[in-house]
Amino acid sequence: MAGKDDCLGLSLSLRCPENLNPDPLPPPPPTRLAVSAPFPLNLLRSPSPFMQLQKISRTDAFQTVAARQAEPRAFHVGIDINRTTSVVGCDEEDEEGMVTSPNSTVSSISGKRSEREENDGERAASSSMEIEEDGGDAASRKKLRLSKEQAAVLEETFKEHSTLNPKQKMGLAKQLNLRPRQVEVWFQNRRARTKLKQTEVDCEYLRRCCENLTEENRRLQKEVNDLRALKLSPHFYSNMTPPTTLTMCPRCEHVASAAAPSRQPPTWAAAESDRSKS
DNA sequence: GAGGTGCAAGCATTTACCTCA
DNA sequence: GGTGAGGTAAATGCTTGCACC
Repeated sequence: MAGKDDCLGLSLSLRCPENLNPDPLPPPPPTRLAVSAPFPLNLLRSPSPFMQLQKISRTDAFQTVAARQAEPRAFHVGIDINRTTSVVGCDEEDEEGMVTSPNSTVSSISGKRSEREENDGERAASSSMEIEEDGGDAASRKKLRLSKEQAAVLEETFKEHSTLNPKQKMGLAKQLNLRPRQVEVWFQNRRARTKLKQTEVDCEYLRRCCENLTEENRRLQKEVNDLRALKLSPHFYSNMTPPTTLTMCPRCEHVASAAAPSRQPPTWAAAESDRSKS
């Protein structure tokens, strides 16, 4: 794209008229996510409201009973969801090998899918425990809300890197007493939220750019009209030097200027006439 | 080297559940 | 207590990149 412009020797700069605007539009915070835009936007990741969560040291996480009591949402069904999953098994061998549910119809399309199915198996086991404690409702998938501490740690990790390699995922899952799949899903959803937020910011930025350009266009149109009106007025040429005439050599396309058409011919024209004479 | 295949990872979209006003 | 809106964990399907044959 840019290369084409370079070839033509053109430099079209589509500037947002921030400098024209008394209230300049701050460039959007840059992002690491690829958001296609018609011109380069400054796209660094915006500080997210999710990142304003209270910072809790990792060693302190999960340790205070008070913190657990302060966050009853994580235990909405009267069961510590994390403990439930940990009972099911979050051991390193189990995580990738996982428990295969007798209920899961394993028609593995891909490894990823098979992992999911295995996780489903684990989930089935997990929910079966809930069934035991809840006393029924087998088919419903329980929504497992992460605790504040877990979310905070995940958030901190996300700040460092928005994607995880398998080792990091395992480590984090172990640290947070979650299944690796949960960590994976959380990061996926978190990336989606970031992207959505950034898209909103970009949209707003482009909208204001459009407004500014419209205003600028209106201003320039007005200027053109004013100049036209001025040109038509009888006094326009009275104090004016004659317009410069540009003449181009048809052969070499050299452009020469002359103050007035009736004066000295351009140098290339003289050369041409010399050549024709000889 | 080109093409087919399997796998892993990520993304977009949707669903289901939970919380809160 | 019922209800709708909003938030979010999780499911599903698709795409892409890579390794291997």
